[in-house]
Amino acid sequence: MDHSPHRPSRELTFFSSDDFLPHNSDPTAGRQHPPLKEMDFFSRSVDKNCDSSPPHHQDPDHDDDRQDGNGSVPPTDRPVNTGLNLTRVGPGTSVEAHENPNTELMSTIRGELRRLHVENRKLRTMLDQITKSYSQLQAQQFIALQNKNPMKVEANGIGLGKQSRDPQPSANDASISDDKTQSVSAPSNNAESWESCKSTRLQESKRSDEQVSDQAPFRKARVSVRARSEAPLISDGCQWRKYGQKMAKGNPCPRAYYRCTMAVGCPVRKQVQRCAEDKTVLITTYEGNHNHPLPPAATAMANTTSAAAAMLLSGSTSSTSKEGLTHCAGYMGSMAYPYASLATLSASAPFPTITLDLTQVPNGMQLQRAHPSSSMPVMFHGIPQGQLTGHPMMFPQNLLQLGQRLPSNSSAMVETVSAAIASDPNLTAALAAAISSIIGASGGGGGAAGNNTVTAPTGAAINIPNSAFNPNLPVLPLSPQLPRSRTTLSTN
DNA sequence: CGCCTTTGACCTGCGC
DNA sequence: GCGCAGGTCAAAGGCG
Repeated sequence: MDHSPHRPSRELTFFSSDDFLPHNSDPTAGRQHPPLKEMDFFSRSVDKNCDSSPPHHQDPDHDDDRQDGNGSVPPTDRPVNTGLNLTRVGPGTSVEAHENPNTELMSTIRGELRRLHVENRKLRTMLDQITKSYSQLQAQQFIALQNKNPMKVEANGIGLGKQSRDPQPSANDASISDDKTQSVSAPSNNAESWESCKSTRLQESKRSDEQVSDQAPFRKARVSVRARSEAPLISDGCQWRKYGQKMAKGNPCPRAYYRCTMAVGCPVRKQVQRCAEDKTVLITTYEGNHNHPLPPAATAMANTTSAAAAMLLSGSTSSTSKEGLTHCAGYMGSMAYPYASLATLSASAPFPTITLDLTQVPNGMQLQRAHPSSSMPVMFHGIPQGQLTGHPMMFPQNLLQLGQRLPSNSSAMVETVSAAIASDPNLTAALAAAISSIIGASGGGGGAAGNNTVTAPTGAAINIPNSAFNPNLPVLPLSPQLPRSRTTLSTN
């Protein structure tokens, strides 16, 4: 028999990491997708690979996409490579330029692009401010909690930067749950001392965490994923070892218990059980934080569940009652999967649990797809800053719709949206396509069906061809709940 | 031989 | 206190 969970032949593969990761390690990737580098709205390195750009236009801080724009070259001075050689004006064309009707159009386009640069910079600044404000609030919350119950908080190791019920420092925080505690506390680097007393602290931490488990702000979250699969397991990129199996009450199918074996002492566990009502539905519940680097595919899944758990915690910590049960068609539903009633928050369980229901997959959104870039309906963009290590997790259009509905105090929302805007190649491609669409529409070229619209903060609408998006994904209204931000994507 | 699954026993929390 | 259920442990055996 072969029940090894890491053997892919019997698993339902959610995604392939190479399908959506930025191919930073692939030197040819940039050549395969030049528009991504050429039209990164949120990077000041837009002209880095532009052959037609004079070298002196390059800004020294272009490499830092997330850096604030202080001291950088004003966007109006930067050429933008649209991929159509618009900035390349050959000798002797100055006279022709006045005679060529396209010159005026090009000038208009360039002006529009400059304006978009300014607006994007404003958006970045706003995101930075929101993130900063949230971090401050989080710190205040933690301080308040510590003052309220310092003994339990300390016993839980939170003050040392550990996870609830997770005694070891997290080398890779791109994982599941409890991200709030991580972001609040300073990271612990004392891995050796942890190793030396691991078992003892495991027990102590377990006990103390159980004591604190009813302390709402640091309850342990679980993320449950429902997916249709004939395979006994879903492939999430990690290696798992089965350590137990039990018959659960109310379900004729046994529940299997797995723990992550990618690193010694990794506390991440998952439960796999078939749905009693529909045995084709596989329910996988993740719990814990990885303490080791993850392969890209695993990171993607971990980020997915982590962001879900982070949102769950961010909501439950403040107001979720014990009996709370919330169907989040709006925010988790749109985040993890762009359909209604696909995400469920439950705080009635011993641990707050969020369920991502992937079983209601309409045609064209099957989990397994031939097109590589189409195989990630549940993924959204990763979260930087050490919590989630910035791998793609969700298509940005969904993400930005998510921002519209998330509670304002959700760091996951802020960070996710921020990360998506800043680094997501799909969004970049979409924006690049938007510009191309403008040019195409004005100049008679342009893409095919261009029915999507980007509305810039100034209100300017930019058509985005559907081809810029995943053709199998619905194009969603996209409007982050960022102050004064009116960036939207919509379809007509 | 190492790693895995299987499976019964054990531990713990919770409700009555 | 007792029983139940969920979760974990660890010995035994299988597989490559």
